Amino acid sequence: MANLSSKTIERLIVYRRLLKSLLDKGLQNIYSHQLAENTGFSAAQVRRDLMVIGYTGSPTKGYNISELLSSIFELLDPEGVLNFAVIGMGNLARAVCAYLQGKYPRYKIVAGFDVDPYKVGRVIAGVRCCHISEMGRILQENAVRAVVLAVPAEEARRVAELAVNNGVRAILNFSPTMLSLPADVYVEYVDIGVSVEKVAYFAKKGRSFNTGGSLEEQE
Amino acid sequence: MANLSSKTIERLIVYRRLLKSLLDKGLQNIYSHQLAENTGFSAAQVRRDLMVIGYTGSPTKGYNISELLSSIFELLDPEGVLNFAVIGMGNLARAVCAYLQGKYPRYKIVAGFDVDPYKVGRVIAGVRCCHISEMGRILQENAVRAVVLAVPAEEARRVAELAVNNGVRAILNFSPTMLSLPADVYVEYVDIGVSVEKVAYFAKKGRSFNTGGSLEEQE
DNA sequence: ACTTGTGAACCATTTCACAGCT
DNA sequence: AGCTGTGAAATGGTTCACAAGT
Repeated sequence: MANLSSKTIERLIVYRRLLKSLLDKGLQNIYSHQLAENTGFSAAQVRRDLMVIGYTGSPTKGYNISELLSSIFELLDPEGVLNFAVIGMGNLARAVCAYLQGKYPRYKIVAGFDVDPYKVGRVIAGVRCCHISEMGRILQENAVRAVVLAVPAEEARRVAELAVNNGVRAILNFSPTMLSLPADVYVEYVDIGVSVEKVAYFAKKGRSFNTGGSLEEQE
Repeated sequence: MANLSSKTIERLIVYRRLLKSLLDKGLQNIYSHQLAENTGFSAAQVRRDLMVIGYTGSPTKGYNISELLSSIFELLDPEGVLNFAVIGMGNLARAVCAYLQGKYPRYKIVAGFDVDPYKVGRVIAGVRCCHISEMGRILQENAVRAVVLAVPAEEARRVAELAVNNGVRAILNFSPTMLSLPADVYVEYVDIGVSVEKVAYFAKKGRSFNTGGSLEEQE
């Protein structure tokens, strides 16, 4: 109930995904250390997270998977279906479309936008691609509240503002640009260039460390 | 010189990218607060980061861009060219290939791998696609030290181990799976599913916050 | 006057370690 | 005996605030 930190939310999302698949396999209960093994977080971390969401397990059985799932859903999923749009229909965007359409019935992609005349008017990765000049209208008409932004760096700022002015409240930003938007708009930055460089750095360096791995000292 | 935290490294990578583009525009000097404005970090944070890398500016001119760039390069770029491979040639992988080939002459993609017979033997996004059964040999022959892993969750663990057994030291992991690898292998996790869910969460919620934005209270 | 560099304070997050339950 | 729930400690990261330089 206390307001969850961004990190906690991330982990809850991971727990939820895992728990769903365990439930599908017919599992009923799980201990914190098992959740830990499967996610790479520590058992103490898991217990702490579940503590803040207020779900409580039993020392003998651990956590009841379906109850825990409901608790997490209750926290993460305020309401029903959420309308997305995708801005910039490159490879990355198409990957996200495939992703969203495959596994997330709770989310709907109402349109994609691009300027490339070859793309406009076509259906790409299952998404109708419109010209970006129509964006404002379409976002409004469909009450789109979240967008995936995957346009070149130069465009990102302008397009993001346009989106926000038409009702968007959260952005998944793949372009390598910091957005300056009103404080009530959430921006999740995914910067693949930075990730590549980071991996390159650690690949070149001698010794490095697992992030988020099960850090049991080998041996 | 002190060992840099992962967060600091990330920011250095961002500074470097920005400084490069400023240098191209003919800029010579920059103040910490300008770096801050452009990256979304705080000015104090910028100064702290530059402090730990040991580069020192002047109170009148700020930081000399090209000198600062050299300092950052010195820290982030131990040696020359790094060989990458890409495992799983889906949309996401192609996006990364485009990325790497466009802007990163310091990195070379020696091969892509997949099991799809339609892809094997072809050149996809500028990368020769080979069957995954040839992976071990090819990684070794080309001294590949870093891979992009973009395969389905079920395959990820097995394939990652195979890569590591053939000399890979760092992995950019796009599959939604925690990898348990020796502690000297670095894994950077990019989980697009989690990012989407996070954005969805904040889009639905009433009030939320900019991450990494310039947090000057709007007012 | 406006900057940098930085000790110290602050805040966030994680882990420890153990009481209490079954 | 082995788990959960949780204060308390520890760690990690960021910001404050100011001396010192120009």
